[in-house]
Amino acid sequence: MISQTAEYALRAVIHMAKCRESSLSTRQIADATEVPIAYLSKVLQSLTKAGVIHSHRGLKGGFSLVKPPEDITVYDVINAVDPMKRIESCPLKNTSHGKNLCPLHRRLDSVLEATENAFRSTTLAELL
Amino acid sequence: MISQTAEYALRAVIHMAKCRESSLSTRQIADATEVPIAYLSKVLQSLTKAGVIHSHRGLKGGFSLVKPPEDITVYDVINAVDPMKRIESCPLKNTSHGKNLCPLHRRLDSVLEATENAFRSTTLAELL
DNA sequence: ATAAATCTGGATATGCATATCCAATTTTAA
DNA sequence: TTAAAATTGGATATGCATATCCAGATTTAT
Repeated sequence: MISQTAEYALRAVIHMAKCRESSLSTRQIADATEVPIAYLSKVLQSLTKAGVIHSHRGLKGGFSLVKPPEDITVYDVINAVDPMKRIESCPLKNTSHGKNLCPLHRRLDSVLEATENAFRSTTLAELL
Repeated sequence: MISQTAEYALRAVIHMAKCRESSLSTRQIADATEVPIAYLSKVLQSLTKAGVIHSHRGLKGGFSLVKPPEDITVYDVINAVDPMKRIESCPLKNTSHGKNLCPLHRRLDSVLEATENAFRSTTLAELL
């Protein structure tokens, strides 16, 4: 349902939420979350660019959450590394309904919508 | 959310549901659903093995649904080609909760469950 | 019987998500 | 000022989902 990358990102930010006080290095997060350190490094870069976490370079550097866990949703994290794609238009060309969704894709998109809503309404604080 | 393969399988069986009377060749289905014919061939083989459709070899052969569209669910079709995997146990080794799910994976699995229920309760007949 | 149409199954190719590696840069502490 | 610790970003490798190709087997119509 969610990509491996999104799973890793969620594990990382949840661990950071548990250690709110200090800035954590890539290695510390990798050890705690069992994510391959080199790959985690890329994931943390994505989260940084998306503004979910802060990075601090140099000795004693590391990463920390930008906002308190109550204000960060699962949706925010997933979107930072692997954005959900809703079905905007029917993928078939030769169709009678034009760009409107056919029954199949209407149904699939409504499931996507429900999933998106579930992610939007879950904060990191609820996952500690 | 669902794989490309599952999407192709759904397009195929829905088209077959629309042409219930006759047996359709791979080419006919490929043309109607805009699925690459060689790949569709593999998808139809999976659906056959799973007992969702019948295959008829030889001249005038092709594929047809085993059951009426009212009795085939989206879940049946997806499961035939790309089974949904619920989260049975926490993917982390070093965890305090043992094989029980942590809050994150409990939440993710409940979303999976909701998705599974949506697919189980939708029949092909509703998608025509 | 024969030819044509069609499925079957194995081998192979392609593309993207996942994963690794390393040199360069930045920052802190002594 | 120097050394150590850490992020950054580019290059590269790996694995799996997706996609293609083709020779063989099966069935129908004539």
